[in-house]
Order: sequence, then structure tokens, then C-alpha cells
Amino acid sequence: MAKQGYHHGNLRQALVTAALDLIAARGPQGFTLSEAAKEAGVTPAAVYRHFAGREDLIAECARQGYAIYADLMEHAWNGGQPSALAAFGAIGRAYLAFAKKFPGHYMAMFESGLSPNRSPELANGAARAEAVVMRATQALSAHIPAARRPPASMVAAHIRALSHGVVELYARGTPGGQSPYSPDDLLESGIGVYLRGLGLIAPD
Amino acid sequence: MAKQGYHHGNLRQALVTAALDLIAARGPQGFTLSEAAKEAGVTPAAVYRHFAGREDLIAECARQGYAIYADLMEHAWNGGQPSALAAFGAIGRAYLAFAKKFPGHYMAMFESGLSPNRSPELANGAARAEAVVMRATQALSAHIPAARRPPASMVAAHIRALSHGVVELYARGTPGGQSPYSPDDLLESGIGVYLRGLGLIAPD
DNA sequence: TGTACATCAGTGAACGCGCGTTCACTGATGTAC
DNA sequence: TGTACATCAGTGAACGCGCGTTCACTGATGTAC
Repeated sequence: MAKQGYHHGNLRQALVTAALDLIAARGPQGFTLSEAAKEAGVTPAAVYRHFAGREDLIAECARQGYAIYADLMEHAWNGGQPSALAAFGAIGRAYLAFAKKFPGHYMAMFESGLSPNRSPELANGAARAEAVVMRATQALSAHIPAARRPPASMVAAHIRALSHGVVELYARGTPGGQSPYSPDDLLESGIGVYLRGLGLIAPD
Repeated sequence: MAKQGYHHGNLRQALVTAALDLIAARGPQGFTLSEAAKEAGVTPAAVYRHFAGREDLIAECARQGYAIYADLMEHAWNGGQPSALAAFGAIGRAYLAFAKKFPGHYMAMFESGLSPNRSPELANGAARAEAVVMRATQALSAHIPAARRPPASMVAAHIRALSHGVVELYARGTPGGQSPYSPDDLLESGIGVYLRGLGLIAPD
């Protein structure tokens, strides 16, 4: 509590945190500005000192999410060391870890329906995150026999889709439709089969 | 207009249709009972003659969705003819076609957050749909060298996840995060690489 | 065929509620002298 | 150090709105005689 400000201290971030909790619990549509304010111990009107409105608060959640996400991805990739293949596996695990550890951010980013082009900061954050995955995919692609090499952007899209699908279907408390496998196992094994299909892992 | 009933004729189904349109347009959370009633040309209170409430109406949308979905899958699979591999590809395409052609149903089923165990009819519908995919995966699995054969349920989960991810990320009007490839191409190529990884398609 | 009656799909008004947003305000904090 | 003032974060009341749901009702339809 070092930096106690005027009244609340750090209401802006407290509101973001409250919003993230609510989004994680109820989804981006179920989240309400009033409830976030209440959770931060403040009147709904106070929110307007820090945000233009409800959507702006969600956008800030997404913005912070992209920053964390990009950092995690960057760290997981680790410059492609010790090998592009190993680092790529780390990226997959990091994706799932992010979705699990930061569900509010994840939902604000990918399930809120708001466009990354809403503001330059948001677009930048999204672009930086995407760039990491893209770079990793390109580095990996270099190891594929050139003749049968799909475009790196396509490989990236496949991995993104598989990862997102695992998160949505198997990593949420989705009642019913469950699977006997953990999301981690599913993604790890799924990426494994896929990479084998690309000729990046020995067929046996 | 053959079967004009008491007043409206077939209000129950008209409400379902209106709800499906609204869900497709605004998502399951943005959908409101009152608006569905208005779209069907009827007072909100009239809805309660046919449904227990808002959730019940969504559940009926999902129920009809599972029925259509299961039929489409069954038809695509076609008993595994002409080959398990070809039929499996047809299933993938059918999944995407369903999501595209019946977005309201798809969202009610997979994005509304309501449990398939909500009612026996819903659970049955979901189970039947799942059974088709499972059967197809098992038939396909039989062609994989036994030593390196992953459990069929795991393969089914991978395919489900990839398909769902493609739908969510690339088949919606998701602003930003787009890809230069069509959802159809992405799913087709993704499944192709995956099946190659399973040893079901020649490495070249 | 005509009449009396029962059924029940849909009406219209009302309810309590929580929402996002606005506005004039107040009072704690920071600053100038 | 003390006082006067400016700033501005947060308050509290109010707004108009649309929501899901209830209830007594009405009037078109189907049925029995």
C-alpha cells in the first residue's frame, strides 16, 4: 500500500482487477460495470473518472492481457533455444498456461467480441503477441522439407485454432462434453501428431 | 400456412426461429426473450405459453441444433464409405458447414454455457451427435498401425478442438486476427497434416 | 344446422430490478505564498 | 510553520431504459348436444 493516492489509491487498476474477476466468472457479456465498481468498493459513477465507459474498461483488460500474453510467449520461445522444435512445444504449453492462469484476460481478448482495432494501443498489443507466434512458426518452418512446406502463416493458424479449441472445449468448466484427457495432454499430443504430419518429428 | 392454429399458428417454432436469429446476431448472452417475442409478433408474456422461460427457449434451440448436427454428421460419415479416410474428411467439412449454416444453433449448443445435462432430451441429442463422431474416429483408428495408435477418443478430441478453434477464430466475423486463408481451407489442410501425422496419409 | 359452452393462446398492464450514464456536489489532498 | 486556495477523485441522487416474469383478462377456436 505504498502509493496511496487521493482517496482510493489505485482505483483504476482495482477496477481492472475487479472486471477481470467478473469476466472470468461470468463471461464478457455477463460482466457489469456497476458490479465491478461495487467490488472495488466504489460508486459506479467513480468509474467514469478513469474510463470512458463499460467498453473502455473491457478494452483495458484486453490490452493488459495482450501485454502479458506477448511476454509469456516471448519467454517461452526463448529465441528458439535449445531447438526450434522444443521452443515451439514450450509456446503451446505457454498458451494453455496463459488461458488457465489469466482467464479474465483471455476472455476479454478472445471472447469479448471487441475489435483489436478499437484503439492503437490495443492493436499494437495484439500485433506484438501475434508476431511472436509468427516468428516461432517461421523458424520452425525452416526445418520442413521445402517441397512440402505449407506457408508459415497457415501453420500458425492451425496451431492457434487447435490451442483455442482445446481451451474452449476442454479447459473450461464446460459441463458435459468433457474428455478423459487433461487439456495439457490433449494439446501436447495434438501438436505432436500435427508436427509429425509436417515431417518435423520422426514418424516413429 | 397450412396449419394455422388458434391465433398465431405455430408460435412455438416461430419463437425458436426468432431466438436463433437473435443468438446468431448477438450471441447467446445478448439474446433477450422480449426481443424474440417481438420478432415473432407477439407479447413477451405469450412466450410463457410455450416455454418455462428464457433459458428453456435457448435449450430448445440447442436441442434442435443437436438433432440437425447429428443428422448432418451421420450423413457425412455415410457408413464410412467409400473409405474411412474420405468419410472422415467429409465429417470435418460437415462440421464447418453446420457452424456456418446454423450459427444460432451452433452458438446455443457450444457457446451458451448451458449444460447438456439440463434435460434428458438435450443430453440424448448431444450424446447421439457425439456418438457419430466417435464411431467415425474409431473406424479411422483401425487403419492406424496398432503400436502407435492413440486412443480414438483422443483423436476425436483433437479433431473437435481443431474444428471448433477454426470456427471461433476464423469463421466468425471476428474483426482483426484474421487470416489470409478461408476457414474451409484451414480446416481441410489442418486435418490433412494431422492425419498424415497419424500415418493415415502417405508422408508425401 | 344452430346454439351453448369449455378451452386456452395471446393480451396488456404491472411488478421489481439492475443496468449504463449524467450531474451538481463535497471534501480530502496537494500547492503557493 | 501556517494559511488560503485550487484541484479533482469519489459521492449520491436521479434519469430513462429494457429486462424477465406474474396475473387477471378476453376473445377466437373447437366441441357437445
